[in-house]
Order: sequence, then structure tokens, then C-alpha cells
Amino acid sequence: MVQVESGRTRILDSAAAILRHKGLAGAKLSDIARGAGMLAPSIYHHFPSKDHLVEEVMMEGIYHNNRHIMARVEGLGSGASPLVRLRAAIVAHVDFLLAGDDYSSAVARVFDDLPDEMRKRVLAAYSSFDNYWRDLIVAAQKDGSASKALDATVVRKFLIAMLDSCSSWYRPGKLGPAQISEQAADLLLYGFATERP
Amino acid sequence: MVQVESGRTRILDSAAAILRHKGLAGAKLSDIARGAGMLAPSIYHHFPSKDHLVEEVMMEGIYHNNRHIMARVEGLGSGASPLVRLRAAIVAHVDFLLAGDDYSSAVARVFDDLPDEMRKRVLAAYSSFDNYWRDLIVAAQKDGSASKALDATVVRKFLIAMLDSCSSWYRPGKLGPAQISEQAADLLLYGFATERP
DNA sequence: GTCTATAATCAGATAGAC
DNA sequence: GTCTATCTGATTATAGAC
Repeated sequence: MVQVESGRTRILDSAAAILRHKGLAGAKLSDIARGAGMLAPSIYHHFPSKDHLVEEVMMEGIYHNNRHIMARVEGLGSGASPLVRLRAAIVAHVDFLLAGDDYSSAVARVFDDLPDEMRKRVLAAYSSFDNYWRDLIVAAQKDGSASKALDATVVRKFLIAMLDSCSSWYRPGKLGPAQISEQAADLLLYGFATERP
Repeated sequence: MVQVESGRTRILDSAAAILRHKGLAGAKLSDIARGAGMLAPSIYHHFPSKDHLVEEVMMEGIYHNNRHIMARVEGLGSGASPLVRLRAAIVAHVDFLLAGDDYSSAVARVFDDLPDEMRKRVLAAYSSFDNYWRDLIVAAQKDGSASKALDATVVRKFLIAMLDSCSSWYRPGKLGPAQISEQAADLLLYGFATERP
């Protein structure tokens, strides 16, 4: 028997899609409800407020993305070098965003606009993810395969900002998602210049 | 004789600072007015609407940043190689953002949230800037000092997203703005890995 | 679980005095 | 050029029928 998607899930899916494309202030409850096949007040049967709904989308986005990246990296097996693991994480992150996951794209889009208290909670949930990236980066430095001259925190911030941006500018065309993610990894790991200084 | 900053300019400065820190929806006219030492309705003596005010902040931000980067690159003189010019542009962009220019930081913060029509106009103004980056990137590829395997457009998008992010996460600490901008340039040009594949 | 009707709130904008 | 008072419109949220 096929269980039709519940009303609650349809609301979350719709909210994620609209937050992703229109931002926090641009995501009206009436639009979200329409995407879920209902009218705005019906949302309140499932969520106590817009803020609660948004926060749940953020948490789902972080969780989905996190799981996807970890699964790909850990799927490499125990023999993979730190640099190979870092590369896999970069590729997985871009692939995931460009595969069109509305939840994780919504996080990248509206995080800066969240109300202060909510942003703190979302950031706390995000921190396990952040730590995972930090570990990948630091492991590559310890192992000698990545530059110790670059600050691990600066690298992480720049790397994540760069990767997160792709869902806002990528449009299908001559390059597919797979090419974009490979280029992201090549650019970050080996740089744009052909020779070292 | 010292001309005190005009009301119009105080409003623009205040709007830029508030847009930068609170985003488009978070920037209330009453807050902007307070920052300019007046009350909200007084803004309408100088600007016909919030949108007009915001658009002028965007245009100023683009113009300031553009001029600053071009001045630094062109200041290198005609003997500078394409890669040296690209590096100078990267460093200048980060320096400028971290020097705390509210106008250009406001552009990076609210661009995605602008109303469609305005965003088109701002994007058009931005395009001369975009073309400048594209020329720097393509020149380095033609000259053989940068990788032709990377798509120039993808490199430009990733590069600008990465650089623009720094005003949202940078906090003065053990690393100063000058170190951040050098690390950005090193990461983009030479990558995080110590050896080529 | 969804609806119609409506309240409450808030921010952008206007009118007109000074 | 700035103010006080007010209007308008949009949006979140509630009440209560079905």
C-alpha cells in the first residue's frame, strides 16, 4: 500500500523549495500553503508558527547534507588518504546541492537572515558538520598533503562559501553538475595557476 | 570651510551599514533614519521610496569596489603579468571588504533578495565589474600561467562567492585583513594541496 | 484536517504643520 | 528639511464552522 505524502511533509517540502528560491522574507505562508495544496491557515494545524516551520526546514537541510557527505566519504573505506577524503567531500557537497536538494539549498540561502535566537540553534546543529570539515582539512595538513601555511579555519570558511554559492548561480548548460563538482575540487586543491610561485 | 555631511549622504551611509548587517527585510526605514539622526518620514524628502534608496546604495557599492580594484590592478603598471594582476585583484577585493566598506558589503549581503526588476538593473551595472574579472581570468589562461582545464565562468563565480563571503564571517583576531587576503589569493591560485595530482 | 472570515501587527508611504 | 499624525497594504496568526 502506498502511503501518500502526509500534509506535514508536503508543507515542509514546499517551504524548502520556496525558501530556497525566494529567501526568508519572500517566502509567504500563502505561497508555501499553495505549494502544499492547501490554504495558509491550514499550516497552523501542523506547525505552531512560521518560525517553527522554517527551523525544521533548516534542521532537515543540515541533517540531509551532513549524512550524504559523510556517507560518501566513509564509503571510500579505511584506506583512503586524507586528501582523497577531502576531495570526495567537496565533490559530494556540490553534487548534493546541484542535485537540487531544496532543504540544503534553503539553508545556504536564508541562514544569514534567520532571527538571532533561531540562528544560534541552527548554528549549533551545524557545528557537527563544521567539525567534520575541519577534521578533513586538518587531517590533510597533518599528513603533509595539504599546506600548513594556510589557516584551517580560513580554508574551511572560504571552501564552504564557495561550494554553497553554486546553487544560486548554476544553470544546466554545457557543463553538468559532475563537471562543476570536479572543477570545484580541482580549483580548491590545486589552484588556478599552472605553476607554483 | 567644512561642509557637514548632507542629510542625503547620512541617510545613504546609514542605509548601507544597516543593509550590510541586517539584510534587506531587516533594514527598517525607522532604523535607517535613526542612524542618520532623523525620523522615518524625513527620508522621503530625499528619496522617493525605500527601493530607490536601496538601489542607490547598491550602485554606490559596486562603483566604489570596482574603482578600488581597478586602481590597484592598473597601478601595477604595464609590465605586470596576468597572474600578478589577478592576484592583485583578489587581494584588493578582500582588503576592501575587510576594510569595512558598508556599501560593498551591503551588495554582497542583499543582492539575492532584491526585487526582480531592481536586481536586473543592479546586475547590469555589475556586469562591467564581472567583465573585468573575466578578462583577468582569461588573460591568465591565454598566457599559459593559469589552467585552461577550468572553465573561466565557473572560476569567476566560485572566486567571487568565496571572496564576498569574508565580510560575513571575518572577525579581527590572530589574523588581520592582510593575512586573510593573502591566504585567499594563495588558496585560489595554488590550491590547498601541496602536490599536483 | 481544511476551510472562511477576521483579527492583530507592522512597515512603507502620505498629508500637512512648523 | 524635519516633524506628528495617519493611512494603506501586506502578512502572520486566530476563531470557529464543516
